[in-house]
Amino acid sequence: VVRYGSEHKRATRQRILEVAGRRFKRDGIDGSGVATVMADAELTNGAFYAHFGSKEDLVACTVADQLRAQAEGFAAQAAAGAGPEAFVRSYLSARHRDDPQDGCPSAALLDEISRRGDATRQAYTDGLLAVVDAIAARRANGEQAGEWPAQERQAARVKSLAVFAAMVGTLQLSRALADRQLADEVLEQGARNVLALMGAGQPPAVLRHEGG
Amino acid sequence: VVRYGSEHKRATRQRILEVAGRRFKRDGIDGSGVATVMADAELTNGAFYAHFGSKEDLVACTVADQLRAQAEGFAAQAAAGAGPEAFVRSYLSARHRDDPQDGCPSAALLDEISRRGDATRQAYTDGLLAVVDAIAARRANGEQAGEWPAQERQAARVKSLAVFAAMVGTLQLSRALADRQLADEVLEQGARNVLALMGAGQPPAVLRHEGG
DNA sequence: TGTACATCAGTGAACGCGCGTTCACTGATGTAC
DNA sequence: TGTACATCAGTGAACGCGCGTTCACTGATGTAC
Repeated sequence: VVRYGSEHKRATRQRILEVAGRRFKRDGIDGSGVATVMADAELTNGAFYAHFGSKEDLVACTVADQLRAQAEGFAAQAAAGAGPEAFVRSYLSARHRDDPQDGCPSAALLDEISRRGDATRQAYTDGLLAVVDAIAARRANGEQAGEWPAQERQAARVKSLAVFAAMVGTLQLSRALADRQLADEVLEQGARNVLALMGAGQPPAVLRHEGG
Repeated sequence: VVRYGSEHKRATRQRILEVAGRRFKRDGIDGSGVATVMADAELTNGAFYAHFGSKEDLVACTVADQLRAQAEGFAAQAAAGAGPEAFVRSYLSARHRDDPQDGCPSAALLDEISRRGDATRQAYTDGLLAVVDAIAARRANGEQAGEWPAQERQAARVKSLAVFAAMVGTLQLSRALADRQLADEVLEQGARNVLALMGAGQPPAVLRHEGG
């Protein structure tokens, strides 16, 4: 016996996850109340606990949902044939800097996530690995990541994570700077650094002679 | 007519700034109450407003104080003859990752700072420029940064900022990962990337042929 | 086809609590004479 | 040297408010017959 159609509650839950993602990225997790998120979803505060066990549960689910969506977005970019240059330039753009609510969850929430409990940090870890796998799939397009030897796959992930961390830090720093011109220049220089690390153009010697 | 000696109030204010810095870096700014900070400083909440106009005022002053102390620390490292390798390795160390309350204010607070008001972001911008000038002074040890032509100085600052941003992002990401071994590997790979960008060992081609 | 019913997503008031901030007061201090 | 006084850093209770969470209730829904 199913009342509202099995899709109704699931759709409402997804709507809450999406508005929570935008709120959290704009105002921070600690800066976003449950009642505010529910109002954004056009619901009242009481309905919250029909969908999530606690705010911490919402945080972990939202982090997972945000990263899943980001991984999908990156995979779609790769499928559309966008190269590393376009990827880096769109990530380290003035637009991405100025619209955190629509942007990368890592850049907006990274140091808040590191202060939260195990469930949230585990959700972040799992979600982020899917994101960097999607980034890596851009380069080795035909291959299935799952078919690699485990050790090589891990090494490739670590390299992708380190480069992604540099991008995240660059975007965050450009958001914090009060001087707009300086923030622009940091984005530009950061993009050049990241592209050098990714091996676009002339690959840096230090990456060329290392195993992979 | 001076009562407690002119140093007494100043020393108390400095004590508040230092405990606030530790609290903010450990629990976040939004996660640290005024009463908690005052208790850490062995005072009661009411005394707070004899030293700061508001919590936002404390935040801006604490950010400035933290960055001033960090710049001093980096300058001291440079004076002690530590090279870029030692600098990067100590920044991207497991110890720094595990003790945020004693570590880099940028890594602990960057995305909270970007959400705060102009006063805090301006304090961050000014303080961070002093930090990267202290890092840069490591390399050009005799020269006074103030004597450079303005344009060259700005370009050098932007390069230092972009590299520093990569370090900050790497440390933050390693803090957020629930998998300890993965976090260690990201620190290691991040250190190699940053050293490559700084031109230690073999300078990457993309940095070699650019003006400076 | 029409009616009585069971379900359950969502409502909205209420809870205890900690937040940032205010303020009347305390009491140790150095000064004035 | 001794006493009365002005200063002011710090005390601690109180404020209004928004937080996360609970709960008795509502009312639209699909089902049963």
